[in-house]
Amino acid sequence: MPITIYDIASEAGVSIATVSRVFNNHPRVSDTTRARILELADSMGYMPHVSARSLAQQTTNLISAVIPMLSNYFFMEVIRGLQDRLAESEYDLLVYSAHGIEDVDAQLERALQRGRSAGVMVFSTPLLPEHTKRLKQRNHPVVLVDSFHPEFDSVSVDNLLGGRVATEHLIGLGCTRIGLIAGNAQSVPARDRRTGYEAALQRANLPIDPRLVAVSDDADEHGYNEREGYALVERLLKSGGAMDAVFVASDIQALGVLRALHDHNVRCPEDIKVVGFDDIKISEYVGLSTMRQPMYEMGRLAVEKILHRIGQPEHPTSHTLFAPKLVSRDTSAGNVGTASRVNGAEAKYT
Amino acid sequence: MPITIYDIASEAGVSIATVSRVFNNHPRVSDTTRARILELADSMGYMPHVSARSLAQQTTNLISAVIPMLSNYFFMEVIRGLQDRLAESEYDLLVYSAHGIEDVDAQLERALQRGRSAGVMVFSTPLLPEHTKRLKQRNHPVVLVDSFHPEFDSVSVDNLLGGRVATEHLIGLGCTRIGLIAGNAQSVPARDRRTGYEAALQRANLPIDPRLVAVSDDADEHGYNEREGYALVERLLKSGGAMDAVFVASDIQALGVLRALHDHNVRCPEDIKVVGFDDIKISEYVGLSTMRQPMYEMGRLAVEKILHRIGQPEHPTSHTLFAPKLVSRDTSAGNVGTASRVNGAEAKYT
DNA sequence: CCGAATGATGTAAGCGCTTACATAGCAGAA
DNA sequence: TTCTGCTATGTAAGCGCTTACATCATTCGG
Repeated sequence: MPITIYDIASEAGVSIATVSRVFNNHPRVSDTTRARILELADSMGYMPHVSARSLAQQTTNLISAVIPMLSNYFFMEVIRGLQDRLAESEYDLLVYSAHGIEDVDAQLERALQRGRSAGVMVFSTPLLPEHTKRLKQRNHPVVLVDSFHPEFDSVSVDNLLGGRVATEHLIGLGCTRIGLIAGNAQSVPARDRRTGYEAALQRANLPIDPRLVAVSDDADEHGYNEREGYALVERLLKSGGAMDAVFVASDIQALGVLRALHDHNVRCPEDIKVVGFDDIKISEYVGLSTMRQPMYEMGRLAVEKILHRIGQPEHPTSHTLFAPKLVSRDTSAGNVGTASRVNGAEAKYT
Repeated sequence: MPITIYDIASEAGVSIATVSRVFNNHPRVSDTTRARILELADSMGYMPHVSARSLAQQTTNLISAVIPMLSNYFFMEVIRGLQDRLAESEYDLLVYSAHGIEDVDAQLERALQRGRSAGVMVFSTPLLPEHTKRLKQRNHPVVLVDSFHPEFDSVSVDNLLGGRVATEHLIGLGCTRIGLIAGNAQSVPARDRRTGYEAALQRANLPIDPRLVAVSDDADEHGYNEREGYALVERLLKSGGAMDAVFVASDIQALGVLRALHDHNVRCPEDIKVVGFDDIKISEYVGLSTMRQPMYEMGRLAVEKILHRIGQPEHPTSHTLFAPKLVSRDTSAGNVGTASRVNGAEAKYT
């Protein structure tokens, strides 16, 4: 029923090879023939069949993104970057969203079906040795985003630095009893942020008080959700003794923290200052100080790298580490009223 | 290099047909043979080639989603629904994100490449007659989300009702000079919401004052962005005379509105009440009253419908219209202090 | 004990393309 | 004119599967 290359060929009085050449921009086709075939194809409504083409040339123009917790705000921005860069290429995007880390396995398996995608971008997931092996032996192009492995291209953020800068910011404001609300201990970024936090305290000769540290044991979303932020800060408030600031390893948790502080009648910059991590869009609206990750750029770069890898499978691997940037807003304001929130808005809207 | 069905067949001493039957769960294979082949395939690392399979059986297990303005918070929730339902099926998701309405055309074209996807879900895009024709003649399964066309399955929200309920809510609070900030006039949902607004005013015998109505002419994102909200409410404040409330056709614009009010020293529920539309996640955090759309459910249902359509191409089309639900928060509080924001938080976290 | 089911497997023809190789046609060199 | 070397096109062999049909071996009723 649907039109094939044969229909076009016989209608045009040429062989299918010629038709195929036209659609592959092969130079050895006369201009007149090319024009005639193109016109015919158009009027007959011909479209090449993607599977047939993929099979014959042993390629595919699909790229997979394997993403845990897709609905996370962090990924929204990253995906925007992905899409924008992808739109400039010939590739289409396949999205595999996993429910938590275990499910990544199954999704990765789907993404790796033979002939499925030309490359896979894996997000925020530490590669198990078994994954590594499988990816290596299939020799499938891979880029890691927000995670690291020496054998694969990667783009991520310097979480250790971020944790340090955030904490130093609080120290600089005169805080001495700084709490930490961290993501799941399984998560490498979460661990790095914690390490940065501890490093900052040590440099400043401040003690690391375990009563001021709360680590999420929620495996889902790495513990990055409002609920965890709410619960963990409550724990710190109860057990932690006096606390004058808290560094929260993700903005989404920080939102829960802010809410909890409010519910417990703790004033935010005055009694306890808060710095988050990510700079998701909502943060600007609630005046949350945070460490900004260049999410959009990370998305674009991930595509850039995977395309490069597809083109040059044997090229040496490359790792890009972005430095997160402190964005100081209301929740870490030195004095009430000096917050930069309104300024941010002015800058944005004028 | 990669293992094919032939390798398995010769290793197992059977024909490729038998191997193929095993992988297609064909009943006419003896248990012993099946077991042997499965084991062999596993140890040799065989995976069927998706393109070859697609080509041979003339099917594909991909479903496309064509989405304008993907990074919109509204779609995040919808996509979660999509993914969750899709995960229960055999299908993988292809995401085509368009930049504005014109680009939808190009993305739709990609999604419709022959053999590409088994079905297409088109989001928030009015179908042009030309699209309709193309979709019809290709006889490609389609479901419309957040838009309507009699000839295609659809799932959407009753925007007219929503606009009416939101406005009536404000009227019920005693407001009489209620402004409207609408999305782009090209957008059908935006128009419907406006119609609902006008209907409510008429029912209440309130005049429809054109100076209180601001329609976005930003084509991008249907005008649904903070910037537009900010600019449009400023316009109303200047030209509109006294205004005691405003119904904003999307939460994202409403955020801009709130910011503008703040910048202009207009107090929010006291001087001007605000009701948005969507109930994106951020709304709860800023205490924005709004009309909630069941985004997650819409996503799930969209998949449900497309799967159904793929299975039963000739089935009569079905249209589902969800009723949006008023969520009353701070920005439309009758008296300061009675806001439901904290209550919402309690309910959520306890 | 025979013919007909029935079940397990094999044979081979596609699915719609791409592409290496072959060929025909023609211009220019000799 | 004949030969050489292009260019434009055709031929046909895959790409890795699926599946209708054929084949062969059993099994079973009578």
